[in-house]
Amino acid sequence: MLSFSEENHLKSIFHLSTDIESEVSTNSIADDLNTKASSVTEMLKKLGEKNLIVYKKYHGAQLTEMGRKTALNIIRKHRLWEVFLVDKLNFKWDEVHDIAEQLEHIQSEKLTNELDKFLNFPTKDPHGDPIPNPAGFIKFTPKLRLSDLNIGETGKFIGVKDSSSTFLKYLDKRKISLGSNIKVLHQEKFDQSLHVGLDETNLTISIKTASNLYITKI
Amino acid sequence: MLSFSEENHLKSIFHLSTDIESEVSTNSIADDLNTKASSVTEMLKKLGEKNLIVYKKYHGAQLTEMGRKTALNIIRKHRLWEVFLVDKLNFKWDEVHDIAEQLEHIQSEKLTNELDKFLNFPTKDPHGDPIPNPAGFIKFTPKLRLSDLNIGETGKFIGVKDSSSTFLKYLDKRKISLGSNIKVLHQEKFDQSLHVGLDETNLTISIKTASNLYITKI
DNA sequence: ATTATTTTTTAGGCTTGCCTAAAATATTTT
DNA sequence: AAAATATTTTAGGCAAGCCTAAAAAATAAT
Repeated sequence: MLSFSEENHLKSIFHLSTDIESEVSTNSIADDLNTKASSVTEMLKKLGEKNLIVYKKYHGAQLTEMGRKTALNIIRKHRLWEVFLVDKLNFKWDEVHDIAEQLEHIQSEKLTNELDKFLNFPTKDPHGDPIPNPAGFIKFTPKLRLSDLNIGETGKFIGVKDSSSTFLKYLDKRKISLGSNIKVLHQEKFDQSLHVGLDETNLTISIKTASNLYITKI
Repeated sequence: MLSFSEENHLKSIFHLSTDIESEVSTNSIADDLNTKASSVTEMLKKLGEKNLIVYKKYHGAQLTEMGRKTALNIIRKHRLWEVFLVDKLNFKWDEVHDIAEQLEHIQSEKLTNELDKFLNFPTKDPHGDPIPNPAGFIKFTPKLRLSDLNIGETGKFIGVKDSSSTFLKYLDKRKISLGSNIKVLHQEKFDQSLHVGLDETNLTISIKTASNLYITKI
């Protein structure tokens, strides 16, 4: 059984891995978890001994198959709880992260699987992120952003890159919600901001906003 | 914000207090929490400094109003989660305790209250124990046991004293479930065992079993 | 009312997970 | 390729929460 801290380190390494081969640096983990590099080093040693990561001094960490499965199980729980909070308990998508950070550490396979069933086997969390299955399989969709579209193209909004509560609340205010179709009408030369069509209305969004919206071409 | 251990000690003191005045001994807490007396002493000092208990060396602990409210909030969460597990996720009443021990520490007032609403404001947990309201008010029912009844009297089964999984499974096997009416037909002189009527059938139960069944006279 | 027993506290130690500061290694710059 | 910079590790410390063993206090027995 792993401690909360061990679980959090594994999760962090998973999130910071761009691909299965990539080595995650000590500092990046420390940043992500708001701790110091020296604390991370200690933990990497321990996770290495437990065969959850491959740790080579001065060269960062890499999840083993077992570490990856463990991380994905925690992420599975995190995302299922988020769905629960939004679908069943009237939470908004910007309110669920911190509570799910706590709930993801609850240990009970039966609980996780019953929750999954109760929620009708959801495939995405409220931010559009995929939910791993019990075996630790996760379906990634290619990460195209709204800012990658050319003028005239339309994208379906399927996820956020930045899932901070601030950004999510801003999207609510602009009525940009998951599933919306967004057409790029024009790009401003001056600041690269985009004029887009959303439902019946037009609006202007900054390039920064656009690059935080994941879409699929339509 | 309290640690899990602090919360567990408060809960233990609450459960071990027979009345509001009673002082709970160091050893009884240690037994209850499967720790050692010396560990409890340390914790009592700390909880005393935080004004959650009144702690007098060599004379045990007593919850303050604030400590009592805190304990009841944890118990509220524990019992609400138990209801959730049984009512929504198909758990049996003997399977929920350990998971609720984990869930009771999740910090989010909104979560607790939304869960309460989602469950339709239950007043009892799956073992018949009352659920405190958000203000920390709890409704106790007088603790009469089946073994307190005289021959010929009938009681409605409303709760268990021993809520171990072993005992709960045994009750399932004998088809003794919350809400059943049980009539005491005869008591065996030899071993005090009771012959009782339950629904259409008669059965024999030991005095030990009978003394672990809470009832109300009917 | 002493003595014996039980209970509780104190003293000192251990592990986990964090920290800072200094040393070691890796990377980048010139 | 040496020097400068950045990153990572090591060394040593600290708090929380547990432990054992010894000392102190309370309770029970004679």
